[in-house]
Order: sequence, then C-alpha cells, then structure tokens
Amino acid sequence: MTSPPGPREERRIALVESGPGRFTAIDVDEAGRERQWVTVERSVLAEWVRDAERDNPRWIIRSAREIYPGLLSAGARMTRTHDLMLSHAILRDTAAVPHPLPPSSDWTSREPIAEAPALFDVVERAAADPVAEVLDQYRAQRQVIGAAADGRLGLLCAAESAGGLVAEELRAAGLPWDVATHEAILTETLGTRPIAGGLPSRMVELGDRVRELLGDPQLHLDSQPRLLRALHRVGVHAESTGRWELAKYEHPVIEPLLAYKKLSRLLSANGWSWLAEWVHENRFRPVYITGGVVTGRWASSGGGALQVPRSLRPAVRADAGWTLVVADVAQLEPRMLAAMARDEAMATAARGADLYAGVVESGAVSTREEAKYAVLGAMYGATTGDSGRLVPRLRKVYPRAMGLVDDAARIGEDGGIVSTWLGRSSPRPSDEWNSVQSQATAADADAAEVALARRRARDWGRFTRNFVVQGTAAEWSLIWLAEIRHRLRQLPQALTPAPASGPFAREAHLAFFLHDEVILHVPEECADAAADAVRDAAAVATRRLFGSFPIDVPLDLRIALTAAK
DNA sequence: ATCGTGGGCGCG
DNA sequence: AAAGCGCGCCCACGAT
Repeated sequence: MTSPPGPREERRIALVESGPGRFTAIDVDEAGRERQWVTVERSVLAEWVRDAERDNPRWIIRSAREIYPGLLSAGARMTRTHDLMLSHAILRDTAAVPHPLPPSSDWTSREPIAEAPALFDVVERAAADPVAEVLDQYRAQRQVIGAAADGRLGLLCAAESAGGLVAEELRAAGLPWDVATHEAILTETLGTRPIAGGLPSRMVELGDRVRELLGDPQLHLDSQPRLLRALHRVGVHAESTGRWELAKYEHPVIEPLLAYKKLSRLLSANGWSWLAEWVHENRFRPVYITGGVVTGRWASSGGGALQVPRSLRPAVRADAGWTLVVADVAQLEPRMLAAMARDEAMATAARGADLYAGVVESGAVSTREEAKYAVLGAMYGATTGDSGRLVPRLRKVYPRAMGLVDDAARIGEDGGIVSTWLGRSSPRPSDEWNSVQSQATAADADAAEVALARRRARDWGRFTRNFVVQGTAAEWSLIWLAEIRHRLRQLPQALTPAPASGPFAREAHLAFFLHDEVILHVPEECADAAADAVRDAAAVATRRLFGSFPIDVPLDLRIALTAAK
C-alpha cells in the first residue's frame, strides 16, 4: 500500500459492506485510487467511525439511507459524505457535461423505500466484489464531476449527500409533538371523540344538516358521485364537488357541506388514528426521501410530513428547557430566478423582506396581490385568467428574468432538456409524448392530433419552465440545511437533555424541513446562537450559489415554544 | 380480498 | 377571486 494522505490533503474513506457482518474501509485519493484498507466488524463499526471522524474525512458510501440510521443509533455521526446513490441520479441525467455518468441499475433504488431499514439491514446484492464496485463507481463519478470546470456538479453532489445525512438525522431526532395540544385541537374542531367507529359530534351534526337540506337522510357524503347527484336534485348543478366549484353556488346546503368537508379532511388525514400511528413519545418521525422529486426537492413517505396542516402547528412544541427556532424564506423562488438571470431590476425589487412590494414599486403592477399572482404566473406558466393577463407586464420590466423562464418553457415544448443552476437536469419527455409530437407533424395528421400535440407540448413547457426555478430553490435550501447542520455541531451541550430526541438528546438539532422552511429544536440557552447559525447559513448558501450578485434572501425567523404562527 | 385510478385537498 | 408548478394521502369505486 502507498503512504497515508499528507497533512493538507482531505481524507477520503470508502466504507463498504463487504460481507455478512463485515465492512471494509478503504482510504482513497481524490481520484478514487486505493491507498490502504482495513476490515471492520459490524460490532465495532460505530466506534471505528467515531475515531476516524477526528480526521474530518469525506465518507464514500453507497447510501446514507442504508448505513446511517444504524450508525446514528449506535452513537456515531458522519460529518461529510459522498453518497453514491444520490449522486448517481444527478450525474446520470445531467446535461451540464458532454459525457454524463453511464446509467447503472446497481446504483438506482429499485423502488421507493417505505420504511427506513432496520439496524444495519443486510441489503441483498449480487456484487462479486462490492469494494471494487464502489471504488469503480466513485472514480466514474469523480470523472464526471471533474469535467464540469466550474465546480457546480461537485457542489451539488456534496449538498445532496449532506441532505441524505440530514434526512436520516431528522428522522432519528423527530419533530417534538405535543399530543395533548393536538387532541385539544381535534376536540375543539371536530367535537367529542367518537366512542367506536363513529364520527365526532360536530361532524355528525353537520352531516345531518347537509342530508336534511339535500332531502336524502341516507346519503353517504363521502361518495363523490352520490353527493353530486344529490346536489343536482336540489338545483345545485355543480360540475364537481370541489371546494372552489361549490363556492360558486348559492344554496343553504353549501355552507354546512363545505364545513363538513373541511372537518372530514382533518379527521381522516390528521385525526386520532394518525396521532396513534405516527406520534410516539412526543415525536413525529416521518421518512424523508432526499431528491425524491425530479426537481431535487425532497419527498416524504408516511404520515404526510410535507402536508401537516397549519391548524396543527401549535402541536409542534419544544420539550421543557428547550425551544424552537422556526425559519422560512420569503418568496425563495422568484429570488432565485432574479439571481440566475442576473436580472438587476428584479433583484432591486427583491431587496428587503417583501419582493411583491418591490414589484409594485417598480411600476409593473399596481397592487401587492397583482404582483403575487403575476410572479407566480410567470414561474408556473399561467396563460389565462387574471394571472396570465398580468404576466406580460413583467416581461417589460424584468426582461432578463422573464427571458430565462420563457426560454426554459420553449426548450421543453421542443422536447429539450433544461438544467438548474448547479446542473440537475430535467427528465427527457416520455416516448408517448414524443410519438404524439411526431404524429402531429405527419402529412396525414388531423386537427385533433395537432391540437393534442400542441397541448401536450405546452404542458411539458410549463413543467420545464418551473423546473429551473423550483430546482434551483431546492439547491439553495440544501446548502442552507447543510450549513445549519455544520454550525449546530459547534454549539455547547444542553443543560437539560431531551431524551426523546435520541442521538440528539443533548444537542441543538434540525427537527423539520419543508422546501424553504426549517424547525430547529434547541436548548433554551442556545436559542440565540442557533438563530444566528440559521441566518449565517442562509447568507452562505446565497454566496455559494451566486457569488457577489446582490440578491437578498431574507428569513422570517422566530424563537418560540411552538411552531404556531 | 386486493389492486389501480381519480377526485379531493393538505403543503410548498 | 385570480387556476399556472411540484408533491402524498385518504376515500370510493370498479376491475380483477
């Protein structure tokens, strides 16, 4: 074996499950060339990782999802990783370099993992030489990353890998959840809890009123077709039973029906059975899926983590002696757009806490509400309605920003690929999409085929238009998360432990993440320092992405016992 | 019984 | 009020 890395060189350790109950740790150089290796038994793996962490290495791992939950519960942390599975997905599809990573099914998760694996679950694999497989893949990935001269793909893979660690740590720590508060909200809203299988009292009352007003005492309100027919019978000729459709009609049944539907949603999505299934020891522990959305946003699995209704936010409550730091970004996506496009006029409008107010000041539109719908319409591709009518005004005032999203839309309509700021690329349109397009250009195409192709092209254009903005916002958020995590490690240990936070019982930690929002659970005495960490991390994220371009990314941040607004 | 699909609605 | 993007989950319903 060659000599160990010199003092100034970053240590890189590939950690591979090389056999039953056995791991191999290989020191490699930047290009992935092997220096030396050692085998580590599972029983001492966590201890070994803790020791090696003193060198601040970058761990090369197949996947944080596989290896990290077990390490966390055994008391080990990884500070930095290169996550081969997450990076594979980025590098395989990127259009930022001429030769992306050759796709390999070995490095693609076969199906979404519904549950996090148990402690060091052995994942069945047919690899003859798992060490060589990992090192080969790492070398291939380094090559693609190195081909992007500006370093953006490297930054993206590092940020994505950090996200993989954060996702597992969020689950290990859990979101502090006060069951008594949740139950009080349920009782207040839904009425008294049903004894066995029935509906809570307020829903029973509202349901009875609705059935009476519809003249059908047996009507099952959860059946959309039957409800629609009953509405038609009393003269409400709605096309659907959706909230916005029903609101158009004047009839005594509408108000109690909408109220019933609201309560019904709360009961089925976050009622008593949700509480029993998802909250244990005052913690809600959803599974976060890093990179689960094509744009790079996270998805989640189980418990509807990304859809917790605002009405239940008071149930998010810090432990005794602890507090929450709740922060979100105001209008992240249009700010990213202004910076990507180097649109000075839009960046000027974005100065300060309210971008929409700045848009009004620029004279493009006359009210804040108009500004909001114009900006959203620009990013989503609105063509009709008031939002679509306002978008052209923005083209005059912000030609660079609008040019960027309009270009992205046009490329998508033509079947092309668009990329985020750091180089995550949009998927190719499906074979079916392509065949619809080619049929429409054939000599014997009829008007219906042409219209269909046009519609589908516009649909895909709206997707690619939004992809560049949503995806770049996701990149900003990933760096923000990684930088917050890094800074929290520097804070002192808690005076009062929070045992249900597991490995984070004595440390300020991230507890929730939702696209452009974080919740930290921190010891009271650390609250101000943690808040500073969140602000500093945001500034660093902006600078990493956009250098000296002057774009404000202001946070709405508060220190509070609950997450209620 | 079990599965896939679509309506509906929560979140950003 | 604005209807344009991205998700996950519950329920009913029809197909198997």
